Amino acid sequence: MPVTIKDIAKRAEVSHSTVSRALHGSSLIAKNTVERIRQTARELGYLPSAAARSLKTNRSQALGVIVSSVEDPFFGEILQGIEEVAQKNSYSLFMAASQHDPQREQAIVQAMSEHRVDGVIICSASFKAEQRRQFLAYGVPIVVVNNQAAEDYRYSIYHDDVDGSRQITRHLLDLGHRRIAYLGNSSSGRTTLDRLNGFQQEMGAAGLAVPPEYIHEASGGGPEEGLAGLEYFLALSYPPSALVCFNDMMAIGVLKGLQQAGIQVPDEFSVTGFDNIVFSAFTNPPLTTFDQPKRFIGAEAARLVLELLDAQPSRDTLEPNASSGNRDYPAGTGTTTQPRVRMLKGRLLVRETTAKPAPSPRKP
Amino acid sequence: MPVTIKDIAKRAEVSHSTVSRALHGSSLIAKNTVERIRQTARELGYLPSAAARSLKTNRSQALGVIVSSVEDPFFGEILQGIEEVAQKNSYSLFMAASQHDPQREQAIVQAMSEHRVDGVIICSASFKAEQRRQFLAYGVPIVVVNNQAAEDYRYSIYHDDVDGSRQITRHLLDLGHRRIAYLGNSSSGRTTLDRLNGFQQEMGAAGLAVPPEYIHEASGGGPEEGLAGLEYFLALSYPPSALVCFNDMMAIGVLKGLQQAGIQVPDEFSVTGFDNIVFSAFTNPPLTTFDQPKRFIGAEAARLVLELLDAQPSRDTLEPNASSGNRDYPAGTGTTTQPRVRMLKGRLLVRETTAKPAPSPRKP
DNA sequence: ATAAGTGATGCACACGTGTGCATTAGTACC
DNA sequence: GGTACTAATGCACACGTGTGCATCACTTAT
Repeated sequence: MPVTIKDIAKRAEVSHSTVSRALHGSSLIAKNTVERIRQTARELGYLPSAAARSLKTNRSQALGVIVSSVEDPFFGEILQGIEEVAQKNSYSLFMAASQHDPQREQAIVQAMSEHRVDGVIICSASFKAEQRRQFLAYGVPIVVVNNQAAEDYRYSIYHDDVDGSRQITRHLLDLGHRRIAYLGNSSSGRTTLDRLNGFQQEMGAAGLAVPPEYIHEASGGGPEEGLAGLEYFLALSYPPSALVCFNDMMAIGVLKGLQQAGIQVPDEFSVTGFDNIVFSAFTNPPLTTFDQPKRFIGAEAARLVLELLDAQPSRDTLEPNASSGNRDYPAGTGTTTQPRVRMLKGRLLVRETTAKPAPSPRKP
Repeated sequence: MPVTIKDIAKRAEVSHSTVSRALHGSSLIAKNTVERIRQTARELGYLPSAAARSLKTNRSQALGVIVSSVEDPFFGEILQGIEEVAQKNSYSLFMAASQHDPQREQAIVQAMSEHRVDGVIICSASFKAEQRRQFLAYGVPIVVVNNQAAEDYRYSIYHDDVDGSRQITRHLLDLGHRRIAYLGNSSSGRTTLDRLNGFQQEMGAAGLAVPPEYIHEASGGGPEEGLAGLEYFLALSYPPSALVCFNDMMAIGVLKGLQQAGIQVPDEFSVTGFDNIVFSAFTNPPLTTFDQPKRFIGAEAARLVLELLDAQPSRDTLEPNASSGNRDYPAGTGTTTQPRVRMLKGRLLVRETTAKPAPSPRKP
């Protein structure tokens, strides 16, 4: 049975209120009393009960992090950033993986609501409006990261995928490529649209038309889908000379496929990834990709939630009928009402899977 | 301000105790009263407060997971297994990364203790005895995964690294290799020793002496260290024909180094990894490795903690002076006292980085 | 010497939930 | 019709912490 402030109070021969105040450094308590109490607290190995404090203060000192899959190394790095900031501000993290399963999502939202997390960071692309509302009903601030429906949320951090994709495409154009294709991941919603968008914008700016068969959306974002996607493109009667992949994982699958097909990279075929996951530097050859500042994105997301918490004085000052309107927060919270969206830019990382196109394509 | 059982009580015109019992399905309450109360609870969108319940029951319905680095894809997969089991049993997860930093470790232990997690799973190889004692003082069950000092803990799940390493080595021996070296990661403690051990056992069983310079321990487990390690071995006057790497990440670095050096894999040089992380199937060539059932390991760890929780009736039945002796749990907890160590076996995964040695080595 | 202040501490209640015990109403038995 | 029992519900306290208010001792000014 853990030590409580009452135990300390008994030992130090004061009331438990005095102990509570002393441990918080209240100026009401005499200096030496404070020191004496702190000393006995140390001796007894006292650790406050988060539950009790949370009950009283309506603050759990915990954030929820919802991710679609823990296995994905991409989320791992974002998590790292979140974790760092949270830990520095002495917040703990509740972590859960939705696995794209609505039922799990529901369970997660419920569990986190019961634990009264002070805020939530959602890194899952497919997060339903339904669950979101449940959080909002509790007045829990939500920050989304790279969400497909970022504009539905008031607070979000995301990466400028359009810009990144444009840079990637421009790089290929600069090398001299003209027949460039895009391999997407339809299950990632908005993200793939942004990247496709950037691709098309840049192709358009270069005065090049993209034939519809040069745009292919796979149903997932793993190496397998990359491999399958490559096969699709190679089977075309007029295959591309360069392929812009939705992400690094798919690009890795593509590289594997090219190797199996005996096609030299980058001399005969150029490939680009996106995200710059750790392994992209160690593919063979090393992958040209776009470096998303993942850790920074995570950190920024965490900072934003914490900022919202500071602004929002306490949960119980909100009026109970918060379900009015479609706004994320009930009116009356004052200055914090304006939405905040932060868009971060990454940088192009030219490695060795891109080069000028082969001098003699099969067709002129 | 969230809905409480008192709100429900008022609406349903009963006392809050009745509500509490009804929601728990107590047989004391009349069937139709239960239904009526459940209905109003649903209407009001009631969610119990984990804090309040935790305060009363001494159960937080949360587990702590301490990992050394979130970025490491290896831990990602273990986490997945843990998460699955936890979610299925409606436990939430507190997650934190120690980053091999003792100070952070201390902060994590404290935070988790304050939140009164019901149990802890430690996936960090380097976890100090100091912090462990703090958990034990609170009677928090600990399960360690692949820890360097597994025998210090009563409950642990680990993978049979010795066996795995033997299988890997035997595979190389069967292919005809004689000059086989081992590249370790000294910062992983026990794990690298086990793997080295298996390597040496199998070499010994084959009647082969391993020259001391064929054993090299790097100071980390990433691709960079792999690359550096390879350089060390290649600089030897009598380099090996095959290299057993501590893990896949290092092997990937080694592959890169070999490619840079223009050495053909597997024709001129064989390489093996360990762990079977997702990317090992997509290296060029695909990596021969040892498949650790990571997800299963995580799941087993979670199951073990939960089992311990079932056995351990409640925290407050323990006598307060739990600091007697060096045992993990004070005597008197009855049947749960015997330690539980579960060792899981993986399987060899032969891919394409291993082949019979080149017919004409530089020296006969 | 009394009033007015100030500094330090304790009392008592609250947060939301769970539970032993008392209370009430209804039923069956003699 | 009184007793003994069961079924259903309420009362009141507890968990550990935080805090407004009252209390007390002691100093200072009048």
